[in-house]
Amino acid sequence: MRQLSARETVREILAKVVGELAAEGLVGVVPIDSIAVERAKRPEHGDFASNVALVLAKPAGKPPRTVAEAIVARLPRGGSSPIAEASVAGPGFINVRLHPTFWQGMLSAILAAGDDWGRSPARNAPKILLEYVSVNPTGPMHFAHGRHAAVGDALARLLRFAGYPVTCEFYVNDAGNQVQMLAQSVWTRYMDAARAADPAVPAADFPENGYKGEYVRDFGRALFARDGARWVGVAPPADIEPVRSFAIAQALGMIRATLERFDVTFDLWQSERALHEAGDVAETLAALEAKGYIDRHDDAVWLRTTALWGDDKDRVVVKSDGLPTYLLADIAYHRKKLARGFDELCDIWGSDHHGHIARMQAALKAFGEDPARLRVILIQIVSLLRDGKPVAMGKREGEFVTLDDVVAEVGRDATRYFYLMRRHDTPLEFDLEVAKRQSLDNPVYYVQYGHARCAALVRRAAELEAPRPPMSTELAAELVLPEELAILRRLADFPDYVADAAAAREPQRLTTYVSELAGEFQSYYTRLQKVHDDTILPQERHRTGDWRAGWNWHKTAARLCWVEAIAQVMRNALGLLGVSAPESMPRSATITKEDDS
RNA sequence: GCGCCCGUAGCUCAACUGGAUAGAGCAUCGGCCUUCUAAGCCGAGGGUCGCAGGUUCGACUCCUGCCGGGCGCGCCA
Repeated sequence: MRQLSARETVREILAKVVGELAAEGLVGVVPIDSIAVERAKRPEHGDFASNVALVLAKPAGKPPRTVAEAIVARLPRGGSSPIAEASVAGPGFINVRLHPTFWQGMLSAILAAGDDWGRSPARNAPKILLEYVSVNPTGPMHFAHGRHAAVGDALARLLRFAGYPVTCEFYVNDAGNQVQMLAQSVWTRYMDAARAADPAVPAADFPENGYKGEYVRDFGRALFARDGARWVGVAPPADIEPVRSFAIAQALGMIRATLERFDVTFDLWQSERALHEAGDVAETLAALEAKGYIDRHDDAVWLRTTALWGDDKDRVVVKSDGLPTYLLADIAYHRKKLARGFDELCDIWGSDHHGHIARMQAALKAFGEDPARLRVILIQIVSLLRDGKPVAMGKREGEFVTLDDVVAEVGRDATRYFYLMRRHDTPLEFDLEVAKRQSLDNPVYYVQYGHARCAALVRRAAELEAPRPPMSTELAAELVLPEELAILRRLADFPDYVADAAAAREPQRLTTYVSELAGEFQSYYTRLQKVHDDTILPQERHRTGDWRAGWNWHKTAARLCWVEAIAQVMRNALGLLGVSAPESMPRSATITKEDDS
């Protein structure tokens, strides 16, 4: 049976009492989900606060404090109840403090759950199709795409952990003008390579707005190396299917390799061309037409998005040249996703695509679906900085900072963590110098250091042959310092954070959580010595005479279990972010102690 | 012009979607090492939550209007 989180435990008790009062007609009936239970912001308010009395007061026609007092009077205390104290405060808040033994008991639950602490069991959650990155297969991934990859992958991990079935897809835009342009660009570079081998080969004009990056030359050379002069002089180049497929395969290969290095994987790479070839696009157009949402004028075919979903103008779905637009293919793709049985289509787009949302939702509405089934997460821009100053780029055309560049410079962990530090709708400042710094003012380093410190304590304990009795109630009762109980509460709250972050589709909340946890632990670590004049393990100065007999190993064992639980929760949180939790931190040679002079 | 997003400490920002005295980090200043990793910690200063109304027991949060910033408004994707 699943261990309820502390918050859910309180919520259930409150719901039971409210139910009793409702049965007696003193208050109205409310669903359990509408009872807000929050962690108290101030320790003197206890552990949790609920506004349930404020919510119930108005319909009941009673003063909030009266309702609150009625509830508090019935809250069970003592015996097996986890509630130690309950009181009414302010306008009618109910403050609840749980008994220390309840929190101490959570330690066993955390250690027993291990990697699964925070996981929600499989349940009747909506099936989600998460589509993200979906960058055009025309070149390497730009550093800003890294934010999409990091957010999407962390969201997928988070949702799965929280019990949602998730499928991740990358939509390959291999059917439009962009890949046509890439094919043309690659072909001219191929001609250059052919001419280098045989001066008789004519020069080919590089297309206006072609892709100018160095990688296009690589592709051209690679094509010549594979096929020789086979495509020389064949015109028009973009219609040579083997050239186009080669160019796309090369570009997609680069993207896949980058994502693999970034530890991001997809369940399916959906080709746009395949949708056309399978007839899904044509079928979608026919379906829209059958529903009466299609107009034909000015030689083009239009979708009546204004009538469907308040768009400001109707949109073209088939151009006057007879080719379908990107919009139509995307509608076909989303229609297919729904047909495959997904409840929610979650797309991650750049915020510059927000205008597209209304059109896609209009399309969903055309098929009689609730437009809310499409949930779009808009990612704001990333500014790359170095020591606080913008990184210069675009000096030469076709040159830009790639995701690979960033990962190569600052590492995968720092890259992912930095991309996940801000809400997705906030622009992100990514300072390369801060990210790669091996010091504690680098947030990711600070957090990883916290985990390494926990691991070091456990290692050191083994070296000292500290006895490690199994976790028990008596052992947990040794954890009595306010700092220890506060951290225990935070560990116990982890499942609630996970559930809330998943419900909000906001993986970055876990970076906040884990950095606060690390800070609280570091603070404790120093305070234990400075304020409490104590250490977890015996120190050199303790080890004199018959020190083994005199040391309180019971307390040490309890604290070691607690430290292991902290490390465990850090690992779980970092794992959801796709960031590693090192056992030790490399000692940096560049950090030296200042002298006194 | 219309639409979407955003205005919170010097800077960068922040879970509990309307709750109690608005919190961090960085930066600044002042403390703490014969060290379980000082690779750390503690403390101080710093705010009319863009402005003005409204909704209500209660608003940084919701509504309206303004001001400022970003993005979008293709038969591109």
